[in-house]
Amino acid sequence: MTDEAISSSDCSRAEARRNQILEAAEACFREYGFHGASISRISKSCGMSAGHIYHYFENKEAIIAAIVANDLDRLLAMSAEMRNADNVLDALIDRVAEGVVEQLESRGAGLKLEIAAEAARNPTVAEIVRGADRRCTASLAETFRLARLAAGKSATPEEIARMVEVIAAMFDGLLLRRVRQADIDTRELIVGFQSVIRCLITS
Amino acid sequence: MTDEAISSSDCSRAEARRNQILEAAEACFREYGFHGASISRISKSCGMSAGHIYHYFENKEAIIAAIVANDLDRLLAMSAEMRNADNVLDALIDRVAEGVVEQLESRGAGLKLEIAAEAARNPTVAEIVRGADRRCTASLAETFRLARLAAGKSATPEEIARMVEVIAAMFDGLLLRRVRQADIDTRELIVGFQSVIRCLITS
DNA sequence: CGTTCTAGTTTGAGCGCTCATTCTAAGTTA
DNA sequence: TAACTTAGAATGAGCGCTCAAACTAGAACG
Repeated sequence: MTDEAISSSDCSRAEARRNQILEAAEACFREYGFHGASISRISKSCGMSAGHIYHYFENKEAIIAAIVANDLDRLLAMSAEMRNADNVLDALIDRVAEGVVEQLESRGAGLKLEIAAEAARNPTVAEIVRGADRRCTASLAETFRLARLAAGKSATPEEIARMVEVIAAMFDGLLLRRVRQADIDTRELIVGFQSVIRCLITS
Repeated sequence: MTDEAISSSDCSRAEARRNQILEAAEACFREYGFHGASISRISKSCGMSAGHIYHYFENKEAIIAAIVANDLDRLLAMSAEMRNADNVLDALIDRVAEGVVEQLESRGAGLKLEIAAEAARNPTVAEIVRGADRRCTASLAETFRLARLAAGKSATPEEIARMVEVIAAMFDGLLLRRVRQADIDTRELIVGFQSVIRCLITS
């Protein structure tokens, strides 16, 4: 219930400090998990005292929530730009490669997994995650609808929803594959993903 | 370095106690996460004193390792039986439904996610997880090889490996979909999964 | 039969430590 | 001076884990 508006005089400085904390916290959470990363560890990592962090965040959960929200905003931004393309199907197939690489890239992937695990038991985090997913899948659905129409196929809401769910599962699954299989052949995986998507849209 | 052989007289009693601890720990880990679940909480949950747990497990990590190994053994058992069927392709498509339901079922799913997140930063857990995955995907690969041959298609190791990775990603992804989307239409998802698998095998 | 001995089982207090969080007080800036 | 910023010690709670003592039940003995 502490107000978020920290300062009247110098807002940018406070904003910078907040980001500094978030960046350090993100690194710690990735390395130790949400519960394994302590405030003192975070404070050391961002070069300020433990108590000082509480000037910018009400508690540890607020830091977690901020990071989750940040991370999902990035995801949303990426998914949003996909719709604005000339040839939707080609653009879609092209973006698959980027998408696969992005999901397998270690920096973000570990954190996303951590967030999901936390969401499975923390209602606050679950709500944030679900909100982002709703917007993300809606965007994906519209892209698929356009792709189906461009391919001269039917595009009932049921068909689209089904496709979205399958594709979403595939991409989300990459986060786990990264952990479960040490040496993934990214290029082969991209080929596989592309053929599945092509098959879904043109059949 | 404490020896695992606890008793000479009554081994089954010790085994029962171990399982009692594991069951309680599993529930706690699911609810609070590996780091959020304390020994004292686990001890309360299985109705014995905190200290007593250390007669059966060297430390908390050993409990985690045991649960991870248990859980993955169950997974392996399920995947192993899939190969022994008359019509491989039909059997495969049929099992998809079971597989999807199994992955979405809440009891096991939360724990698997927790395990994956832990594996992302705990090398001991990662090694267990990867070992299980290797055996699991090998089994899946053989099933796919037979299915492709039955369908009169080529089955080069590369093709098979690619299919396995895509399918594995899809199923692993369900663990995340469960969290990210509150109300999944399981039946629609099964239809979608089946059509993708059919498409992969017969093209 | 009852008693003592013995060895495994179980307890719970408590160790040293770290946790999230609060608070005081000093430093900085304007 | 007055307001803001920062540090870091202090707090009480809870952590993983240890250990000495209490309990239990069956074997050995008289």
